Amino acid sequence: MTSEVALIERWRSLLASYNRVSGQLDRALQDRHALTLTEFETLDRLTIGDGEKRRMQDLAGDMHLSQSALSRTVDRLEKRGLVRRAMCEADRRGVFVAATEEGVRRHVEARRSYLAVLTEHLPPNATCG
Amino acid sequence: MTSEVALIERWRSLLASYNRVSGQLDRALQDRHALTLTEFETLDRLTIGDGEKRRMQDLAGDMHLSQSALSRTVDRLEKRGLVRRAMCEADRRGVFVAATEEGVRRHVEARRSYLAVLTEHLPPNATCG
DNA sequence: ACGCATCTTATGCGCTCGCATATAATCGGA
DNA sequence: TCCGATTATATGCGAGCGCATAAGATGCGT
Repeated sequence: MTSEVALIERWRSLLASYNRVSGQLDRALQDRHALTLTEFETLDRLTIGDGEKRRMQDLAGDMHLSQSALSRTVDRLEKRGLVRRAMCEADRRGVFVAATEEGVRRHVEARRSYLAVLTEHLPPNATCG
Repeated sequence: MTSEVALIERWRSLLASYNRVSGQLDRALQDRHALTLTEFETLDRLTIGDGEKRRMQDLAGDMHLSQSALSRTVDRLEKRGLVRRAMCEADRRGVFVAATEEGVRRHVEARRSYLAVLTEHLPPNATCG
């Protein structure tokens, strides 16, 4: 089947794009800012609004990450003082997470590298829905 | 910048496609065939021609996998009898890898699931170079 | 022939991940 | 009010990954 071959080629192409871009992002963020891509993305979610705190559950929703992995990512960020956990008084099962000032600073810096890598390595025709 | 937003959206879109498809592939292959996506892809490389043996280095080349990860993937496949390592006589640093008959059988079965998942979950407009 | 740089694969190590489960809080029905 | 089902987060555990390095083989210059 020609369609099968084409299907596989599209998948391989998607894989190649993903690996190239995520690899470059990971390396750049790690080398220049000591941040994992996952850590950066988490920080990114916490600085969209201004200092908006969000619940873990809420965060996990739009990140491609398991609940446990997110919990540990927040652990790591918290240990380095980039993020702060706070009780959620309305529902004491929940936990709020917010970026600290240092966290916001680090995010702003890292975002420059992030955008630079995307500009350089994200193929212009990558319209994948 | 509008272009920055568009850039990030394309990246997010690529990420979403990758995660959806690779997740579905992984689950299907694992549940129905007890194979990791990486293991399937390795097996796939070894059954393109007919029973063609290939060198580790050669394999690593077109897979998005570190040399050590490939070595261990071959370990796992070999332990289950799906793959066989053989000395490379011409250059005794090298190692040949070839799929066994059982490996070929398992690959043929798994490939059906693989194609089914791609057909169902790979977005038709995913032309990522 | 010898020694040293190079090349190929294997292995030690630490990291992040997901799954399963534990812990804690909430909610709803009897 | 009390108890079981449900929800939110944390944690034990094992798996796969990449980096650095070890171990083995080659090959070139002298």
